[in-house]
Amino acid sequence: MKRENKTKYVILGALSYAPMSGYDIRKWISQVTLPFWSESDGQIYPTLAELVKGQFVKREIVNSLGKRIKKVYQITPSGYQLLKEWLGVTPCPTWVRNEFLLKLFLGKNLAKQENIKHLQDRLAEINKTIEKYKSVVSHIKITHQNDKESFYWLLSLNYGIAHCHAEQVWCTDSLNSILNDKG
Amino acid sequence: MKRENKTKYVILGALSYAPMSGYDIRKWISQVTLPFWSESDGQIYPTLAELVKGQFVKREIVNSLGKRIKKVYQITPSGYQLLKEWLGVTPCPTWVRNEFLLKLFLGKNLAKQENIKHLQDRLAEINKTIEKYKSVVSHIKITHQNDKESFYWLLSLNYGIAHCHAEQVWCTDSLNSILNDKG
DNA sequence: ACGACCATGTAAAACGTTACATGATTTA
DNA sequence: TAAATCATGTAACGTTTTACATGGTCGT
Repeated sequence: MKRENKTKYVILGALSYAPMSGYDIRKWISQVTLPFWSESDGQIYPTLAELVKGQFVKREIVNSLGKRIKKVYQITPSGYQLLKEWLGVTPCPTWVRNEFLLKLFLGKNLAKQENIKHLQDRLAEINKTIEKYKSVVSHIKITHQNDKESFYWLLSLNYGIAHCHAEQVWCTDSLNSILNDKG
Repeated sequence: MKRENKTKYVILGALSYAPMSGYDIRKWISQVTLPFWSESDGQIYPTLAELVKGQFVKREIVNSLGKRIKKVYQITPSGYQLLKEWLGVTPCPTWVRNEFLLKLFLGKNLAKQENIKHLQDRLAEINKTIEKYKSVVSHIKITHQNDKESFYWLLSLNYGIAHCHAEQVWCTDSLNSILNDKG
């Protein structure tokens, strides 16, 4: 399978909700797609330029007030078609690099206390993440009442929450089993 | 935070269990660290060469029979120390690129039937993955009875299984909620 | 004799991150 | 008036993948 840069699809995805500036798209990706995706900043503007060249998005220069330049991008029909085609294709396998789990896997090389600390840190982080997801859910439920967009957003957030809950339980169980382990 | 290539630690981790050839390490990484890590093949041999240069591993040439060259690597005390130091450091945040979730998130752009298909495919894949993990667990329990190494391996596998179960439930719930959704 | 797997490696190209450069506008 | 945020972008560097090159050994 050939590799393919997905940045353009993420950008088109963002623009399928609303016209945005490059800056908006950067923010959108880092905030909204947080539990399952990321793009590096340095790739947004070059990819936008490519998309403009291919006429998948069109650019409008907005001078809101004063000298500040702002470029707002809008998805075109052919951009929308490109997005839809990609969305229909069976997704590539998920890519994970979980350093925490790698370290725990290699735990026999480490003192018990240090493994426990990693697990406790992780548990604390998970708790924070769950709170964050839940607050996003509340926010969406208030601002988007039963519309089609928010339906799929909430599904994705539920995914994140479900995984966090599972990890919470697993962390607790693992801590107990390490503590009960003689050694 | 500076980026750092983790390949050397994964290799040292592999060698902390047993001396291995480059080929063995490749296999080990792709099979054993499957639910939480991956390295690309093209990085193993160059990294091994560096590790030899830094005296973190030592190389022995084994000519088992005939002309076949085989190089077996063994971790040295300083390699072991390097590994332990890294293991003790708080892990970097997990890196995920879940194309499936990204596509579902953007689901309002797609026909209901296509979103359903993605979810069903995913469910089928998850079921297979669970079976695989479970068979690895049984295998470990037979070949490593209560030793310290297998303890942490089993913890990691439990993590994978717990996440899969959570995803199974979430997939089923999501399918139902799409089907019940008028639209 | 064929395919699967063992075994070592390299090179090119694509990808991704970080840091930097520049400056405007808003908010405390 | 300082800090945060809006806003656009590039360059350098490091990482990762893919494809390739080469050949041995084992099972059927």
